[in-house]
Amino acid sequence: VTERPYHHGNLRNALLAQAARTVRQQGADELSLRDLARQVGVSHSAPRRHFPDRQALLEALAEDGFARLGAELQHAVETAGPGFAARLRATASAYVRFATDDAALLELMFASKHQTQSDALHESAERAFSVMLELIREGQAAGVLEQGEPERVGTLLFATVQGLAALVTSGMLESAQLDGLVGDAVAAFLRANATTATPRSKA
Amino acid sequence: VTERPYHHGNLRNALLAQAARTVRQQGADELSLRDLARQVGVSHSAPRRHFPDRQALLEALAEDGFARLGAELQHAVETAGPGFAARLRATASAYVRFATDDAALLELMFASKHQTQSDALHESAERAFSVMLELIREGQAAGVLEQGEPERVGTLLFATVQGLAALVTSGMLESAQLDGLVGDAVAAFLRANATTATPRSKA
DNA sequence: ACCTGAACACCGTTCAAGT
DNA sequence: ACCTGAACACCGTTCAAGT
Repeated sequence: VTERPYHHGNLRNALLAQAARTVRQQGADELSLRDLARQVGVSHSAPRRHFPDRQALLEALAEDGFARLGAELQHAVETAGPGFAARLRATASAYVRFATDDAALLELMFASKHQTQSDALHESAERAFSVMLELIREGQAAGVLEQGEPERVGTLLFATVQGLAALVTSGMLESAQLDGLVGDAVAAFLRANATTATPRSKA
Repeated sequence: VTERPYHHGNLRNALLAQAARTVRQQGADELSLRDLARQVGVSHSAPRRHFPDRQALLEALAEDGFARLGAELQHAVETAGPGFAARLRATASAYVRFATDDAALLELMFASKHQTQSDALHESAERAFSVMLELIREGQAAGVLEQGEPERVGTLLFATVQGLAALVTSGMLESAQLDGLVGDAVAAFLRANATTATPRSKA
């Protein structure tokens, strides 16, 4: 909490924090390294020590994003009410909330530019998605979902949730409708992937 | 087919064609107006007559994209086999094909940057989506889909299809799996939104 | 180890001027 | 009506040099 927070050890963190703010508010396209350095009070070539180029900074942002996404999904699972459907709904809602609150960051996280994908980025993505895969396994163990690779079983629900977020981001859907649609999607998913046919069509 | 195709009337079209190529191959971020002018053989300020700024060019590309998307969806509906399910599957498949073949263009089309959204862009988008809305209405008229606003009834299927395309684009899904998943999504959609319960679970 | 400042090759945008 | 060329204010990246 000193007068000059950077110039010493936490320039990297200061850059990431400011960059995250800019990306959220203006999008990744608007992120200028020189501007960033200026805002943080450092010369335009100082960031280079921490991020060899622009792409490296973006990948670090994406990595942080996956870490935060994973934590939020985990928190949603843990605080959800009892019952598999409720847990699945809570997690899906947490996902769309993250996706719509930080649309530009999510875009960055999913950008296929990371061809030279650093292992760190890949691993942080895996960790985030593992929360959802674990939940699918839980549903299978509880006998509510059909058997099979969790990745495959969960694909359609994940796609739907991702698509709903995209529709909100692009302005085609009101975010007020989101929770209802997520609930519908989860319900349809549970019906479509049930192991045992339990057609209580009136409940 | 003369020696110098532009410098006269079709500079606008030449720019759009070359820009579409670049966007498809390298993404919209890599599109440079100066480079474009160079490739088309014109001074760097010539494009300004046709597109006041970079954003205007991108919007024109998006508009063309919607026109092409609409045409492809329409073609899919018209050449699909008989039966509502088949028509819906064909249209959804055409959509994901477009979305994955031209991912960067689709991103441009959906970009929320068009805040100052030109009416032309908005209208071309409406026209493209009207093909799908019309198909939903057809299903309602045939008694296969529940009543209600087509926009609302079709939302979840549209989100799923959009999400599937996003997963392929981001490398999380093999495009070989797409057709099967689209079929699953359409089947689940028809089951979830049927008017009359026809649970022939073995057919 | 970490940061600075000049330099290079690019941008998008503007504008007077050419035909 | 359509295009050119110089100019301006920005970029990302590089590199010798400072502490």
